[in-house]
Amino acid sequence: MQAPVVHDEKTCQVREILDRVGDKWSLAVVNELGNGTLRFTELKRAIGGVSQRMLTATLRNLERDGLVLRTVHPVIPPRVDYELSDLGRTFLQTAWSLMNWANDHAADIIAARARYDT
Amino acid sequence: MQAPVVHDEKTCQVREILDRVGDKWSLAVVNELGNGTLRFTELKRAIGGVSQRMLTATLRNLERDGLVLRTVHPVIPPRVDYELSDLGRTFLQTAWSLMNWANDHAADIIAARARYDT
DNA sequence: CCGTATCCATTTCGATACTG
DNA sequence: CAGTATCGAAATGGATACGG
Repeated sequence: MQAPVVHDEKTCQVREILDRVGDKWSLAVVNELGNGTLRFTELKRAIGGVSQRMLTATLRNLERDGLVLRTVHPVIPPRVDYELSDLGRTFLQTAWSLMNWANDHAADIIAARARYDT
Repeated sequence: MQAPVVHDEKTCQVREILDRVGDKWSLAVVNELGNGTLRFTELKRAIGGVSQRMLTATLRNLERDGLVLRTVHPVIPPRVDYELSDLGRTFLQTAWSLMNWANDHAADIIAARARYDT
């Protein structure tokens, strides 16, 4: 007799991954790094509206998940480069199609909300 | 002279949309409804691991955003059907490619995390 | 059956101050 | 420059109870 499996293990993993890499700032970071290597401050400015705290946390997670490579140059002042890993680049196409979808249908969605709120 | 625009309006909208439709339960719902119409309880069972509260909230948001159609049948006991709208179906391909990516690279990511945590 | 309402613990996140 | 540390407000989400 087996203890009941409440929900599929793999499915749960996939959901957790989607929640991480699919979040607002992760997508923004991957998008920016899709154009090439950037430093912390360049990323922050390029994305816009992200706090230092959130950008740091997002980059740490992406690095931990193997999507982003972090290179520290031992100079003063410090210089840290961020770039997509091979794994990160496999995500680019998907990320872009997601962002394109949102961009293409933003007006529809805003309109749908206005209708619903009436 | 113009007040400085902190961050692009449209970009911000797109991010907000991505955060909504790209979240864990929204993707799960869209995925399930991709196979056809389902009732509330069927959805809940099909997804697994989602609380009634979260499923309700997720469905409301998707309905409000115009991705999901909700049909109430005035019978006792109540019967409510959920299905994708045309807009919702335009999202299916993207959602699936996202889920496939996560599924295909889950092992890589888990491995990367294990390496990082050492 | 399909919700809503309430409570409560946990998490999230911006702001701020500080460091090598 | 590129962070870390800390604080407090706000949002999130599970559990539970209740209603049409």
